[in-house]
Amino acid sequence: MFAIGEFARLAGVSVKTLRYWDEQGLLKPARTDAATGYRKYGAAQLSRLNRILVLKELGFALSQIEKLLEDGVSAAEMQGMLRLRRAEQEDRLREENLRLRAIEQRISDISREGEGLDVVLKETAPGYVVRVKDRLESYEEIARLYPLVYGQLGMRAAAGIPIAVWHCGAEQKDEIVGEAGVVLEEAVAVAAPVECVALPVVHCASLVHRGSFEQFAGVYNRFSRWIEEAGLEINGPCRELYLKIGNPVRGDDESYVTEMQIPVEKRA
Amino acid sequence: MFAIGEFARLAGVSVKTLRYWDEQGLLKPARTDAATGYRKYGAAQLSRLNRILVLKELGFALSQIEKLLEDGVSAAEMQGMLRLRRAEQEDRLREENLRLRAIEQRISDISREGEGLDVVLKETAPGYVVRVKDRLESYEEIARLYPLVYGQLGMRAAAGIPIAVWHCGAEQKDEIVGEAGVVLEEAVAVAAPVECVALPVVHCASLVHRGSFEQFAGVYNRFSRWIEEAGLEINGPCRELYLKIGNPVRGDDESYVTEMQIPVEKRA
DNA sequence: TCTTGACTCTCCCGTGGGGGGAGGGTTTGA
DNA sequence: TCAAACCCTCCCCCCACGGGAGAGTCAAGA
Repeated sequence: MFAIGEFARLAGVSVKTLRYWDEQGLLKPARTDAATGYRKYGAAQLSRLNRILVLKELGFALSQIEKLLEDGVSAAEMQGMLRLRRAEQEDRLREENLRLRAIEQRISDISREGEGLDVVLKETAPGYVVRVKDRLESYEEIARLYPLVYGQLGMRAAAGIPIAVWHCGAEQKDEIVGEAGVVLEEAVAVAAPVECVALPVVHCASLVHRGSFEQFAGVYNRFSRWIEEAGLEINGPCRELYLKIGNPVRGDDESYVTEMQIPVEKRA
Repeated sequence: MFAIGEFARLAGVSVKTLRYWDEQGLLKPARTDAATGYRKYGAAQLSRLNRILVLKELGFALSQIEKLLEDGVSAAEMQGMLRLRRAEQEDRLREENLRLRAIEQRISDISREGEGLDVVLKETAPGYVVRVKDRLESYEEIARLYPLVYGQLGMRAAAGIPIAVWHCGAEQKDEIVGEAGVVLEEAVAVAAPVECVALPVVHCASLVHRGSFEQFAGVYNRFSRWIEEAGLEINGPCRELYLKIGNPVRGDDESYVTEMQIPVEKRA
């Protein structure tokens, strides 16, 4: 019979841990003195303790270990749990690997550019867009389309966020097709050429840019390089959400806030 | 200005998270209504939020992120933090990899043997051993040595754990050199041929065996195979701690409990 | 037999990053 | 004017213990 401290030293675990395992019913002492509460462990319990340690190192939670230690768990069932655990562990390993590569990407990004690009991967929020779509000669020409949208929406436009969607990917090489619109939470009825459609929810890379439109070309440049380096691939039209629009007359360019969303998927 | 719910949807985080970050001082709303407590977020805060998300994905804790977001953190300092973080991440990755391999080892162990071997890696507990060392013709012959130890220790032997140490590794191929002893917490004075020396603390693989000595050969077989497969290498004399000794007359072999310790290191 | 110091007990709080829910106030559109 | 949708704070929960307070217990030496 060993006192808790002896047993802990023998096994290489802390006294606190043994008390916790007792409380959780994972490893009860061989005897507990009813009067003093002192725990006494028997040598034979060391094998159970060691099995617990092994299962912990394999990454099982204490509650799972408790089940695995129950009598009546066959070798086949144990195998099943282990295979499940292996799949989880493989996922974790992949994640940790991605994380490491993300860290390295950011280190090299800072080395090159002086600071990192805050690109976040996420799903776009669901919603409806009231928009006009047209072929354009230049990007600036999109300004021509917004009055049509605002003309039909009137007051209701205030509740939405202005958006531009650019179809300038691989499909349309030489021409610029743009949509000017406003994102709303619910659909509304509008007349041609304005349409109201559900904005597809897509997995995208998102970047928030603060500053005027003149810097967009440079930002897109870095952004697409970032996507390339992250092992991703553009798979849809880019969106620009104009979250805040400054007053150009006063020249407070810094008060422009635009979220750029580029739909992406993992490169095959 | 966005209400908390809107802002959360926009950013793809939960309302709870935004409130928590506010409480932690990580991301304060642009305005908080003093009367109602309602939080209002500005579009410009989305870039800070995204930076937080990026740093979180890189594995930084919120407290570290708070420091990294302070003004006055230069690109060089950020680089330093990232390199530190990379080192941590590499360690984690190694650990997760080891864990995965341990899971796979156990799966194959069960497939082959019907059940896994509960081998635990640990440091041996510190202590002193009162022992006699000698060359033996057979393993059983060690029984001859114990009376010398017990003769000198007398009553004090009851406080210790009987141990055998086997020098049968690569150094001594053809001969068996064994030590019979008792492990005590403190040194005592003894006369030759009995000695009292500190038991070196070593990193070892430990296995608790329940059953009589006749099964030892088989257990050692599996044990050393396990060590081999785990990518380890034996680098010292093996120890056997007799934690509980059954009554051979009654034949209750199952009440023998022996801990086998094999000093190991990573194979180069 | 007494003391002393090592050991042990239970109970409570803290960790990190929020999630879940109760109970109550606020806003907004119809 | 009323209901639905939002928002607030406050409190408990997760996991696997660690730290410490305050009190009781045990074994060896004087």
